[in-house]
Amino acid sequence: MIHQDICSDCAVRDQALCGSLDDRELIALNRLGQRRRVVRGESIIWAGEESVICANLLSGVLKLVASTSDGREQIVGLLYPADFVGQPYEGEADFTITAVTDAELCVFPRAPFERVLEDHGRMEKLLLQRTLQALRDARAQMLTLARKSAPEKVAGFVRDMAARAGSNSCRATPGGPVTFDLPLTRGQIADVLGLTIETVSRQLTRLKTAGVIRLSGTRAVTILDAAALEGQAEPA
Amino acid sequence: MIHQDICSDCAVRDQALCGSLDDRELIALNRLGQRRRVVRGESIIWAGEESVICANLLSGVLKLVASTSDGREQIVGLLYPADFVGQPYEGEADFTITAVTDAELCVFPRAPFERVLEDHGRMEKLLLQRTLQALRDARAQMLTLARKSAPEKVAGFVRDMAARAGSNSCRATPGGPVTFDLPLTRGQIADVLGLTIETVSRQLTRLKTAGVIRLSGTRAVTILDAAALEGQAEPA
DNA sequence: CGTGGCTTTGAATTGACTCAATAGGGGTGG
DNA sequence: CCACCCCTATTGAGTCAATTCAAAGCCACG
Repeated sequence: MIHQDICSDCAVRDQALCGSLDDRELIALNRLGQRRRVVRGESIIWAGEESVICANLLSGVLKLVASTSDGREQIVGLLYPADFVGQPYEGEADFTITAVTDAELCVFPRAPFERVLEDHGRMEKLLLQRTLQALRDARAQMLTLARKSAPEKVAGFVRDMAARAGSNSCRATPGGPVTFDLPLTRGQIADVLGLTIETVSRQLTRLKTAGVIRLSGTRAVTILDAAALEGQAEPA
Repeated sequence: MIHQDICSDCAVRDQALCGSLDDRELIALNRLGQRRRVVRGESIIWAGEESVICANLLSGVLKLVASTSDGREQIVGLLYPADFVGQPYEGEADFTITAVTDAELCVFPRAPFERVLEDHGRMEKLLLQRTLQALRDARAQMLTLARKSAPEKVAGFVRDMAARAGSNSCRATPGGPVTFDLPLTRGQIADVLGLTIETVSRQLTRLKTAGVIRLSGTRAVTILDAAALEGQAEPA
C-alpha cells in the first residue's frame, strides 16, 4: 500500500526523522516510501548482504543481531517505533535485523533516501544526533556486557524496560507498582545481556523471591520495589 | 599557540574532518582552533562534567573510559590521529577521555564548532559517516565482549593492532613477519577486552609459546604466523 | 645501582555455563 | 469443553574458564 495523502495516518509522524520536514518536503519523501508489514521472526536485512533499504519503524520491535561464524549470537541493538532503521552510506550490512514482534515499517530505497538526506540539512542533523545517541547507548552497553555481574545485568535490564514502558503510559504514582510486558523472550534477553537463558531465568526468579518484582505469565512484570531494583542494578 | 597561517603544518590536514573544507572555509574554522598538548595519563574530558570542547586528534592515542560507581572500568573506544574527539549537541559527557600516550590536539569550543557544522553540509555528512562507522565498531565490539573467549579476544586484538600498524607503514611481504609496538599497557588491553591483566598476560604468553608471535620488551610484538593468529581470533 | 611500576607465573576460588530433567501455559483440534 | 502438544521457562547438579589472591621477576629510569 502506498502512503495515503500525506502521511496523515502515520503513527510516528512527529517523532520520526520525517518530523523535521515541512509538508512540501514530505511529499517528495512520501513518494519514495512504502509501507511494509513483517511478522515476528522475519528478517529485513541480513549481515553480509547488500543493504539496499532504509526505513522508519512504525510499530513493533526489531533486533540487531551480531554473530560469530560458529553461531554465537549477540543482540547489539533494539529498535522501537519511530526509530530509524538501516545504514546510509554503507553497502554491506554488518548486522542482521529481525522482527521480535509483528512490525510495520515505512521503507525507502537507500540511494534516493541518501539524496533526500543531502538535500535536507535539518534531517541529516537529526540523523546525526540519533546516531550519536545510539553510539553512546552502545558504549554504555559495552560496560554492562564486560564488567557487570549477572544480577546487575538483569536488574538493570528490567529497570530499563520499565522506564521505557513507563514513558509511554505514565502512571500517577511514580515509584508505585508499575506493570508492563517484556517484548522479549528469556532467550532474547540472554542475547541482549550476554548471558544464557538459564542465568536470566534464575536472576528473575531471585528478584521475584526477594520481593522486588512480580512475574505473571512469562511476559508480564510488576515492579514492586523500584528502589531495591535500582540498588541491584547499580551497586555503589 | 594559535595556528600558523592556514593549517599548513597540520599532520592530519587531509584525513581529518577539516579535509572537507576549502581554503576559505578553513580560515573560519582555523580562527576557532587552538593547539593543545597533553601528556600521558592526562584527561581532557570527564564523565558527568559539561563537555565544552570538540577537537581533532593530531598525534598520540586517547581512550574513552566508561566506569561503574564502584570503580570497575571499561575502555569503550580508542582514538587515533585524525579522529574526531568529543560530542557535539550533548552537554554532559558520558565518558572520560584520557591520553594513553603524549598527544596533540586541535581544540574547538563546542558551540561555535556546532555552528560551523551546520553551515557546512559536507563536513556534517563526513561526521555522520564517521559516527556511523564508530557505531558499527562499537556494536562489533559488543559481540567480542559478550561472546568471545579470552584466547579469541586477545588474538583478535593483536591482529587488529597489527593491521592498524601495518596500514601506516606497509610492508613488502604481506603475511611475512610484521613488528610493531602496542600503544597500550597490559592493564589497558585488559580494559579494552573486558578481561584482567593476568588473563591478558597469560594469553599473550600462550601465543608466544605457540610460535604465533614474538614478544620483545613489554611493548613490541612480531607476528610470526598471521594465519594462525587469524585462526585463533575467528574460530570457524 | 637502587627503586617503583609493570608483567609474569602459580594456586585456589567462584560465577556463570553446560547438561539434563521437569514444569508451565497458550493454542489447536477433537 | 477438555485433552493434548509444542514451545518456553524453571530448577538442579556438576563443570570449567576466568578471576582473585599472592609472589616473584623484569625492565626502565633516575
